Amino acid sequence: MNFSSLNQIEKVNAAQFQRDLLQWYEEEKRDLPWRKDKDPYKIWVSEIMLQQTRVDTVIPYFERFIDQFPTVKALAEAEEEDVLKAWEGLGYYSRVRNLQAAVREVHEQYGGRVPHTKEEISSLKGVGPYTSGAILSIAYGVPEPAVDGNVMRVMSRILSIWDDIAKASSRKVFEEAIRQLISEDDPSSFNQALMELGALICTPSSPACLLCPVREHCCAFHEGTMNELPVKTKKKTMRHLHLAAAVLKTEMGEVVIQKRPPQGLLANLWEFPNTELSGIGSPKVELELFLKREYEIETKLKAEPIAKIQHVFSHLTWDIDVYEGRVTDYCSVKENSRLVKAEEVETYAFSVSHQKIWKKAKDE
DNA sequence: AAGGCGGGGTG
DNA sequence: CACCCAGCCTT
Repeated sequence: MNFSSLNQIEKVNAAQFQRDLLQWYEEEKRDLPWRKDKDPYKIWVSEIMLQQTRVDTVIPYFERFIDQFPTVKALAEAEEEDVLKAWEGLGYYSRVRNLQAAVREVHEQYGGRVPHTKEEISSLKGVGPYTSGAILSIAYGVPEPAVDGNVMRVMSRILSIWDDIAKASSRKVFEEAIRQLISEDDPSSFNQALMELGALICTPSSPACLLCPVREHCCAFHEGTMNELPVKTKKKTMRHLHLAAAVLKTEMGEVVIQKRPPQGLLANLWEFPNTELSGIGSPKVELELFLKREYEIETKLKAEPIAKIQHVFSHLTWDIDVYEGRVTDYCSVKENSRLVKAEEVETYAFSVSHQKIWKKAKDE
């Protein structure tokens, strides 16, 4: 804990800060679908979707997801395949597996009622310090901090906090600051207002200080340091992987797909057979050896790839050479694979990279 | 404390 | 290109 930072709070008049912030929020807040009611389940779903994901991206997913799984009971009883399909393209897929596991626990252990104590709600899978604070404050009106990237950026400027927000330990500094500033009357609006301010005014680069409702409370504005805060160290370099993928079609218009393992990258999503290339042989030969080894099938791949696809993740890049081939008398031993009709491919949850592959291959 | 984990928007 | 986004989990 960096107590020197906390002393900065004396620079802010908490009551006046709350009034200025909350008045602005009441006038300027966006009309978002998860703000239509205070159903803890819907707040929960929205908060999981919003982790590392922009509001504009989440909105259509949230509408469809709530339409399809409107209650704790509905999501608890849903098939994982359907839930994953509803999440397709949103990324960080462990979020939705954890969400469904946690919703099932709420359904069974809490009679379908989302718990409202810090200890109980924090014990749910996928619910960390931010999300527990968000659900408690927004759905139940409990004055708990909900410190996300927005709040750290905004408060680093307001209070001139120079702790590195990339460090996990820094979150506690901001939580302690929020505890001293939060509105006890309306913690829901207070927390959401800070995030709204971070999204609309107090942006990472070029903050719109002249439009800011709390600029008179802002140390960085007075000191002219708003463009130097927050302090955030850089992240690591990216790995680069070269893959080859096969779109294998039968005479009957069927296609071979396989399911990824339940742990790790893109867990449980469907994809086309593919292998990481060592660079020893040509991509085509390495892919054929993979298909013979893993599938025990002989394939005739076209000599040239039908597409070369690059897909960038947050921590690595895939370069995929896509080959097409015919299979006859498909009878694979590979248990996580299956043969599906071409028209049904899109009913399975695919990662975006393999959606790109199918987009190229389906018309070939 | 550090790294894995998606995908898209922005300058 | 790099950085960022209503973070959490594992090691």
